[in-house]
Amino acid sequence: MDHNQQILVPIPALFSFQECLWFLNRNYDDCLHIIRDNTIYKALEINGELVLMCIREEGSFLAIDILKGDLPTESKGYLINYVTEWFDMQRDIQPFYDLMRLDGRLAYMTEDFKGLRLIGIDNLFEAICWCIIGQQINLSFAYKVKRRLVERFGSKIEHEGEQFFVFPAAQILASADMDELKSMQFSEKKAEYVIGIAKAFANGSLSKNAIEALPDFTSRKKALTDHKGIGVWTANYALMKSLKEPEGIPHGDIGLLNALSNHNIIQDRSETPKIEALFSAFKGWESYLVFYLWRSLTVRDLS
DNA sequence: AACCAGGCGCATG
DNA sequence: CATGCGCATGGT
Repeated sequence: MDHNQQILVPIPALFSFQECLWFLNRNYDDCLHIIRDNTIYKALEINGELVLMCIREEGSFLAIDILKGDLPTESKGYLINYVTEWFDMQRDIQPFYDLMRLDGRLAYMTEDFKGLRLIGIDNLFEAICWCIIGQQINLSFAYKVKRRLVERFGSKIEHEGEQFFVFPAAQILASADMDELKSMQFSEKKAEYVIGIAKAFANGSLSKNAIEALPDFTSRKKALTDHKGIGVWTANYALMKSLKEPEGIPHGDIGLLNALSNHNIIQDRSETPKIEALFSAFKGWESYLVFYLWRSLTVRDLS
């Protein structure tokens, strides 16, 4: 019996697999997926089992294949949901496009980045760790540090001579050694933060379910920033990427400020009223606007 | 060598 | 609550 038959997910309007691929593959070395020949390869842990999947575009569908590991039929729905969430495929982004067209400085993005979706990070623990790693350092260095962490503590699945990693479980990082993290070029504080957050997830005092169950954005943000190492920027980023909160704006983000400056929306980073005015015009689509502005920071390679 | 990079916590007013 | 400052660590 074939447990691993291909899964097809219909592609919605205003969705471009190429744009999403481009984002995932930009000019950084992310250790949690590999992209080759317009196909994404990613390892997942489903019910304790490691699975390697690949995703490519086939006509009007995304086609998901399991290359290694067994996907029980009852987990098929989980996988479809995972991919749908990852690429934010269930959302109708037409209203966001209508708003962008109203702003002469941003309207070009509806064509240049057409179909780009807010790429998520399903695992909240992973999203927060990634933020902590990335705090106040440049992105290429951040990706290096993340790779060291994942290759040391994450589980892996091998396929045709390649290794595919899954982000380490909180239970594992909760007992990680400070000095070992520091040897991976975590700063003292960051090592402390990551282990602290890992302990919170491991003992259940912090979880995605618990955060999701909170009544509103403000209380979800508060529940996150109560933890050491999670500031305003990290909380908003995590809510934006993991919970797909529309209101998640990583205030103070250097990339966001640079993009706003590139679009002549602000002159310097202190002009918060202008920033607030822009985002209030994008009510309900704030995180999408941030994502598109980030997208504008990297020029596409035309070769 | 100085300044920057997808900040945070803590002490002040 | 807003502002200011020290901190930490590699890249350019």
